[in-house]
Amino acid sequence: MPLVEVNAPVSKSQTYSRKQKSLGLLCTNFLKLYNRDDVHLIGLDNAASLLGVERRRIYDIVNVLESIGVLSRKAKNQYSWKGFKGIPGALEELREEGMREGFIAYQYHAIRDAKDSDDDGDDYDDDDDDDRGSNPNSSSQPHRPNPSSAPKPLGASKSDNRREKSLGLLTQNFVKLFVCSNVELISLEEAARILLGDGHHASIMRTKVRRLYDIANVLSSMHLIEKVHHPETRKPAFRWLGLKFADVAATSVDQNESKKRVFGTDITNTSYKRNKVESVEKNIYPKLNTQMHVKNETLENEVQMNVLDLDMNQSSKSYRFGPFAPNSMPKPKAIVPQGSRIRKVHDFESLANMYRPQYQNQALKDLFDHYVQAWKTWNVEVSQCSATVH
DNA sequence: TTATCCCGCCAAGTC
DNA sequence: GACTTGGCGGGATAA
Repeated sequence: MPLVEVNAPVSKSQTYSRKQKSLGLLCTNFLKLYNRDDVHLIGLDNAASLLGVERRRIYDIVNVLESIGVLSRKAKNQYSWKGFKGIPGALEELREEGMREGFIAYQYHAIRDAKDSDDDGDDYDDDDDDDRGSNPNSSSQPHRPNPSSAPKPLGASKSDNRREKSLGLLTQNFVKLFVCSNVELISLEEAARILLGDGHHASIMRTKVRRLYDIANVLSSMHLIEKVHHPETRKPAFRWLGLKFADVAATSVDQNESKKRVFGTDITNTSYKRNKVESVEKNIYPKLNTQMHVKNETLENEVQMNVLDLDMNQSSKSYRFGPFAPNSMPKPKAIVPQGSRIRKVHDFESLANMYRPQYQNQALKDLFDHYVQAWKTWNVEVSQCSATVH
């Protein structure tokens, strides 16, 4: 059951928009939130609530990020942040691993074979697929890389099977396709075919491509890859950018959202259910929506700083919210001059009062008050802690 | 029509 | 047993 039930009917003009909820944008905002020198630990619950999404979506992000060295799992619900500096090492490892596994030798054959092959994918049933996918030696593709990076222990079974299908491992194998070769462009369909091998049931392929879309969204938002169209076929494909633009992507805020959608970098992530509920944000903050996108970043940044940054020295990479605001956060409006970190708890209260929404739903009123109270408490604690430190 | 991918069910894994 | 993790595919939206 969702935390917030919005019972207000959705007007026809306020239809569900998938543009506002992409995984790529969620990743962008995740990075904006945590890509800071003073962030060391990340709690999944905290991330989900700050970003206004279900925890399930956070798993998608962290699995991909973990697989390329941006963070690593510490404990239940806890990840340690390594940042973009973790990527080069991870890529190098993947490259070496890919070399050992014969990705280079494989990819030329695979791509050529994939082009030559017809599309009948009904040679195997689903169960066969699973086993085949876990063991390259049993595949009809002699050079197909082992989907499991680690050597498979004897007696490997269900858990290994699950691991082999994990988003993280798929990410690593997808990346290997680029870093272990000089392949220029690759479509997701090709990638799926290479990683799975030919002769799979269409539904298996479709599922794999879906996951690759998820991965591509995240990698695109980090500017590790970019979506292009194949010059000949005009089919969508992906080009490897590597770390050329990744750092920029991590710190920049796109203030000029393109009207045309850019793969993996869409707008927001805040509504709960398609068709049923318009963005909760819009319901809660009907008048603020259009004006707070950029202006509010600074103050939201400040609010975040109270929590994330006990060091009063301004960080050069200070966190800034993206063009969306989490459901769980009040959305102040005033602009604070850069460098000003003075206003804290008392300001928060006045802002909360200023922007207290006119809910139709009593539950939402209560929820808003609950969050305001929680934030106040949190800020008081952080302020006290900060005072103690200094 | 095809490409894209959100969403949440539910099974496996962990505590 | 409760909670966490995450594979999976239906089906809706975007191009």
